Amino acid sequence: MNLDTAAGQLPSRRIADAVRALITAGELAPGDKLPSERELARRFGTARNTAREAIRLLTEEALVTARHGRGVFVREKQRVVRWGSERYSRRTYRETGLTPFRLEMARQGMTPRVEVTSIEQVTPPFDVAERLKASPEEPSVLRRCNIYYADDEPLQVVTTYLRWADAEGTLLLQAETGPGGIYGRLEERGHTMTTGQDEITARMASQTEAQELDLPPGVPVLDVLHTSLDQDGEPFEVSRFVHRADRAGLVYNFPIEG
Amino acid sequence: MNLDTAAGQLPSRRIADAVRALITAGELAPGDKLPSERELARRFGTARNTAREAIRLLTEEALVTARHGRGVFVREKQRVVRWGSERYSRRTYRETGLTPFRLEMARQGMTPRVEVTSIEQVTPPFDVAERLKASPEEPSVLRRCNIYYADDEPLQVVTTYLRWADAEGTLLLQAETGPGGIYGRLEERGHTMTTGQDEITARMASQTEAQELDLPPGVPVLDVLHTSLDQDGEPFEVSRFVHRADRAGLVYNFPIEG
DNA sequence: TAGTGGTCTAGACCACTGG
DNA sequence: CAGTGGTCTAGACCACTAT
Repeated sequence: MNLDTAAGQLPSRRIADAVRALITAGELAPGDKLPSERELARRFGTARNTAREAIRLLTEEALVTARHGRGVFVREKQRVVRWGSERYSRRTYRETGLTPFRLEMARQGMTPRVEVTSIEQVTPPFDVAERLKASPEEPSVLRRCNIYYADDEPLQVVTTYLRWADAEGTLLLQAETGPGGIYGRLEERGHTMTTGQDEITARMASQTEAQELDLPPGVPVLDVLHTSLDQDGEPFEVSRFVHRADRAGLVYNFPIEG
Repeated sequence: MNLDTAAGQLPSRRIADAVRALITAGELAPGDKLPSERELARRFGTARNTAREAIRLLTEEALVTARHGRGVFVREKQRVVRWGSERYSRRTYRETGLTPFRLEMARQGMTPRVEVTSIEQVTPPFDVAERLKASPEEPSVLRRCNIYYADDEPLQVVTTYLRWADAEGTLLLQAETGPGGIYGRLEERGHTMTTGQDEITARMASQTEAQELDLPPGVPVLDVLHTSLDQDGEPFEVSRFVHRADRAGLVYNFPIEG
């Protein structure tokens, strides 16, 4: 391995540039182990902290990932799961008997698992209350928290909010919501999903989210705030999907208004 | 200012926790200056590097931002510009005479500016070639690179790809593309945008992008790969929008397939 | 047990900003 | 000019992983 092609000005940049060049040239392949921090420092004639700063720069670029006690490794390319408006499709369920998440997992040859982490009556956060037309000052909604796993690795954290009036005394208070899932029960209460709105942002994960998603440093999350409207144009369900951005993509198809 | 409520185990975490608590409690408001690294180190009885590590943790959480020679400041909440499928609407242009970008800027009371950084005949990258049905092995497309500014701050970097056959000998090779812009010229070549597809991911910015967008550390980008299909369902334009995620959001409305 | 990354110390010099 | 963040040195001890 040749590390002598370093450019840059600062020692830490020079080291980062050299290692990055090896990665982009393919001499260090995904999964390969980098020289240790102490070894890099020796080769470049710097203090260990300087080599460490170089590794930090590469980590921030999501090129490498450190494993305590083992070493620093070139990141593996992750399979990306693509989500879009069709994830709300009822037809999908009727035709396959699979929920959209399980269907996507089946497509990708991955094993799905859903963990229900809490089901509670709560006071909704302001943005949710606004969209759901619920009171932000009293426990007016049911909140269901889930974590979705693919091959036992967490992919997304989903928080669903329903008006308490719709949820009270139904299977929506249970982990197992019955055939057709949440939307099945909501149809029984007179809400058929007719249109949806997704509001999308990206950001770095909160501490809690980073923990729940087992997120490596330098990976942002895609935050999708979904609102379901029924046949009367009334909002009846709001969900927040927080995806690992390195394993999730979103796809929307739409007609162009003339 | 009271910094004694620190919890945590590690000194760097304790400092970060204390400062974060002040920010979330509102005692340090957006725009406020934090104590200097040396001052934090003195108060907590640590080395300066340890206080610096605490600041790094907060920077990674996008809570604070450092300005060389001035200090570390609590991040200002940024106004968020929301984009969605309506940004491609021709009706918008007919009714207001404004392109979608200028219209959104007018709504927000901001001053728009568009910089054309290059217009070249190039060999398209693989993902673009695939979507545009163009050859990835010869200079089969025109590439137009733009940077969009709001109040002279860069908001998004946009790269548009058109088939060379559609662009050759037209105003599309010029910076000023004439009335109705790019889509106006493409209509004259027989392509009316009928449906669109947006493929969305989030990631940390490349070095070039971070520079072009003047992006503070810890802010990811929203990457939108847009494909325009004409009246025959043929793709005729592909654009990549790279947005600062702290100042951009996306909104999609869609009917639910029964 | 040896080697790795994670954190810390106590200095140092530089580049940038403001008065 | 003094004060700030940006970078670096040359050590140290700890926690984790593999053998």
